[in-house]
Amino acid sequence: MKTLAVNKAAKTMEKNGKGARKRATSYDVAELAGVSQSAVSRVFQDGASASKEMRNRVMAAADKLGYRPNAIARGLITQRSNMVAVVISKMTNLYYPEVLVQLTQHFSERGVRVLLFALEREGDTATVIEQMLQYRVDGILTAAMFTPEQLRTLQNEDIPIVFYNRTLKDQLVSSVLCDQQEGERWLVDELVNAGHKSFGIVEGPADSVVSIERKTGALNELAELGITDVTTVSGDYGYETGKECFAKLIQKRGSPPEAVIAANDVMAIGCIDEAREHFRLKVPDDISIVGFDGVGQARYAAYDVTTVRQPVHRMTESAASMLIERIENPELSPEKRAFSGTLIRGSSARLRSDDS
Amino acid sequence: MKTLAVNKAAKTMEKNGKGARKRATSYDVAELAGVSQSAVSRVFQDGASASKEMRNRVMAAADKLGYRPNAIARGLITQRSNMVAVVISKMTNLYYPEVLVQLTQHFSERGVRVLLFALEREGDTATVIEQMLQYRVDGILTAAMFTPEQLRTLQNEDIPIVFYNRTLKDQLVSSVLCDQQEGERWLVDELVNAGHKSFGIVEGPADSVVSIERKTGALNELAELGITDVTTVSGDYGYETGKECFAKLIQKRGSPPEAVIAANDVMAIGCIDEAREHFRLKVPDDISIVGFDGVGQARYAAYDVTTVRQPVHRMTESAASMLIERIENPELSPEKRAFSGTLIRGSSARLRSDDS
DNA sequence: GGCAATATTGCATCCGCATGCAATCCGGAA
DNA sequence: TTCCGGATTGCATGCGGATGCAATATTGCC
Repeated sequence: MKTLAVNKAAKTMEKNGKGARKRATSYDVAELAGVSQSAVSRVFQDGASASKEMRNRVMAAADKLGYRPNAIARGLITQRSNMVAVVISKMTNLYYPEVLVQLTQHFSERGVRVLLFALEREGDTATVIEQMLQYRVDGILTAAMFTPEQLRTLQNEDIPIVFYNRTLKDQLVSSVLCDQQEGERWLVDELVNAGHKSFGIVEGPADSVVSIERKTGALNELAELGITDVTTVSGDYGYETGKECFAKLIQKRGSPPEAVIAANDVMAIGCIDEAREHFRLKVPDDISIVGFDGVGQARYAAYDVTTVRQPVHRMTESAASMLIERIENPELSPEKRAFSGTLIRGSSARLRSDDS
Repeated sequence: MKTLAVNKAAKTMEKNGKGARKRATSYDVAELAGVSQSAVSRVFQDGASASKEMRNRVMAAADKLGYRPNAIARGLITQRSNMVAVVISKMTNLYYPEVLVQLTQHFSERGVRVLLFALEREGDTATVIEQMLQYRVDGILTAAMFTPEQLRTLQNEDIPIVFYNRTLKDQLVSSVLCDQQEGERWLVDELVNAGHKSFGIVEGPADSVVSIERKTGALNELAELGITDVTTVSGDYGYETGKECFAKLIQKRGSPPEAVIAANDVMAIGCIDEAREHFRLKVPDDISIVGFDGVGQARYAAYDVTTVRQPVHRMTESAASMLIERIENPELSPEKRAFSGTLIRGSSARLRSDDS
């Protein structure tokens, strides 16, 4: 059987005469070290038993050959790819990039690789699901919505999923989210306390769950406070539409509202610019404008947007943990973790008079 | 042998009594369809020969079982993972997220999956390389620099690499880049033509090749035009350091320069804010400030940064193609593709008087 | 020093699919 | 109807590593 190993390796060698040498396999290392392939395999595993002597011999041989365990082959036999799919959609908040990098780092620290899927729009999930399934990802972290049927498919395959900033009401799924409604309530309270009575709402793309949440949050609170003068227009989260929306708002109601609630900071910035540029309005003297997210740009001195900052770091950390836990223990039941944002009082909105 | 297949499948079944059914394999499909596993394999391949009748039977069985070819197993046998590694570093331009999404989409369209690696700093490449190698990616697209030794390792393994916005002088590597130096020359020309004689340069992180390129580009052109009053400070591409750098600049030279050249738009914005806020300088009346990249924020009305826009779409498209071509044909020699940016004349810099 | 308990090591086999080769099938030409 | 060439199909095997089991080497303990 030693002979067998030798033959195997020899055959491998001759097949690649001068051209690109094949990458070394555990058999090659085993042969060079004069041990069995299993031994090599064990040396490169965590909890496996191998004597010091063995470890040294194998490692020496491995170094000499530039051997690296083949994660693909390992995945095939262990039924664990150690990869998770991360799904984001393109026309989403400018703020997701940050999320993406942090997520990747969190996963990376725990030995999990990220297979990235970027959707053109939140709806394009079909082919992506097929891909994720074919690559046998161990889990899915998504910032895009899936249809109930897709969800069922994934459940059938026992692939844990964690939703990022989205969730399903009628279904048990794991999700990490920032309490959008709460945040909007804070903003509305702030604005109402400052004495504003007429409102404009700039919502995001129709298929964005987050945008819907924010809108309803704001509308509910406004209704509760007895404010009825509310006009809504919708954009796509981008700067340009922020500007357009502001103009539409004015056109729609004839005059500027006292306050504008934008679905995100970028559109809020668009509104501010449009208000200043085309309508000669002073922010916040003539009009208050608030956003959501707490992205970097919201802090630019020219805008200093009043907003609610999402605790991105804690959220990504939590999402990664949650997914990994469910990969390691599939029995865990779904869980929703909602994080509160932080109200950032910038200078784009009038402050409430009573500073209670 | 029909019997054999039956046994195999039967064994599989019994192993998973009630618990999670195992995912269907090509054997399961073969059995249900009453054909051989090879047949199933062929039906799910592109150029393979299979009769219409066969195709139908197999597909019917596959549908019934929810079968999906296992890309991991396929990768093992074909020696092609159909995955590429994309490496980005965190503290890099805010502008990369856009790049990332576009790259992913380009790859996706061509049937290639993206394994994402996010570095804390551009230097943290060591472990990442190990990972990429273990996962047997077919190619690497990197927006971070590798050491010559790492490069050698990758070359030994015959993994094609394409560098994004970085390259090596003394070595043949494929890269896609925006001509940073050219862009800076344009900006400098613009500023000098407008009559500016004293300059401040805000460079990026020391380990950013792009930043170095931009700085040298600017310095060279300034020298060529006989401008010697140049002060340099360095930041990290972020807004905050943009502000700090501007202050440092003034402190260093006692008075504001007539023009500031920032290594990217975000820092340019920081400079503008600091100039306005703390030094009561009017932009561009008292001072001209230019950036680089042409990110979204540069177009915000409050800044309207004069800058050079990188043709991101063409660059990502080109990078993806270049890598895929080299995966399909490893003999292709390295190639550098340099794209020209587009000068965007915003209002953050004085215009040249002669409008030639 | 002798023996049981424990730690190492090797063997054989499997993970799920692709593919060269041989066997079989089919249609058309003679 | 018979024969031939191309199209289909099945068989056997391999990709690179993990792992249960059995054989062997070590160790500790009395």
